[in-house]
Amino acid sequence: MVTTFMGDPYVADCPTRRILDRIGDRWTVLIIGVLGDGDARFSELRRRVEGVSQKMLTQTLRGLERDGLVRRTVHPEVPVRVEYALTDAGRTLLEPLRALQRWSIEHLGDVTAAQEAYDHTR
Amino acid sequence: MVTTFMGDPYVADCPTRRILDRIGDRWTVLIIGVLGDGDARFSELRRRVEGVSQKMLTQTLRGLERDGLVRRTVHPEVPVRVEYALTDAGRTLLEPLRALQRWSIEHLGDVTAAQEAYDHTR
DNA sequence: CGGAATCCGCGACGATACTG
DNA sequence: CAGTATCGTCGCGGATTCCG
Repeated sequence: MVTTFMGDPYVADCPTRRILDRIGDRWTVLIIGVLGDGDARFSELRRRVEGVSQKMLTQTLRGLERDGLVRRTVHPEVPVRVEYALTDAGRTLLEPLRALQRWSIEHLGDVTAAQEAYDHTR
Repeated sequence: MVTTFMGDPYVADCPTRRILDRIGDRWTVLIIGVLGDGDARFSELRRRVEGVSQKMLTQTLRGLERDGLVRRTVHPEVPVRVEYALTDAGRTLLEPLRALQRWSIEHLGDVTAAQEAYDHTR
């Protein structure tokens, strides 16, 4: 048997595509990254994830909560305090993302150089 | 120094975001996956990457070529034959993607179950 | 404080037609 | 065979306003 890579056949609904649909958006990975450093409340996330709008932060957190990767805890105080934390499942995602991060840091220079070389021949 | 996760600060142009902008689209990962099994020509890619349009296949391959991750070789025959192959840099991306794939396969069931549980409480 | 609701631009993507 | 060119759709995501 040939060990195929991204699932066989390479259909659009393979597991890898499903997860990339999840983390491939603009904010998910950054939010998981912040929560990987420790729990955080809404306004803290909004500050640390630079550039995220309130809407997209809410929307992304809802999606992660729905997927069981983030846990949302409401503390019924006045004013209300909401804490977000990675679940155990969410934490298991940190390592694959770190692998991608390592690749990025290691190869980003090469990629940028390749782009400039490519564009220069146009 | 604290080893932060997704870059410090969590800005939108950190290396991880740059690479996710690259592989987060609909087809890049699938195409790299096919090419990870061996070189392929255009029409072969089009068959094996199920659902990809001719336009998106061309566009994605151009991007990968520009990034130095895929090499395009034109064989001046009649009819013309064009072969696509991963470069050495492109091959180094296979392992991080496999890590993600493993996570997907391992956790997709949990994620789907979490989604259904979440939706059921709505 | 932590959202929800609404409006809207823009770019990704698909479908189709044509070409060297 | 391997594209290029053009058009149209669709939904992501930003900006703004309002709420408990």
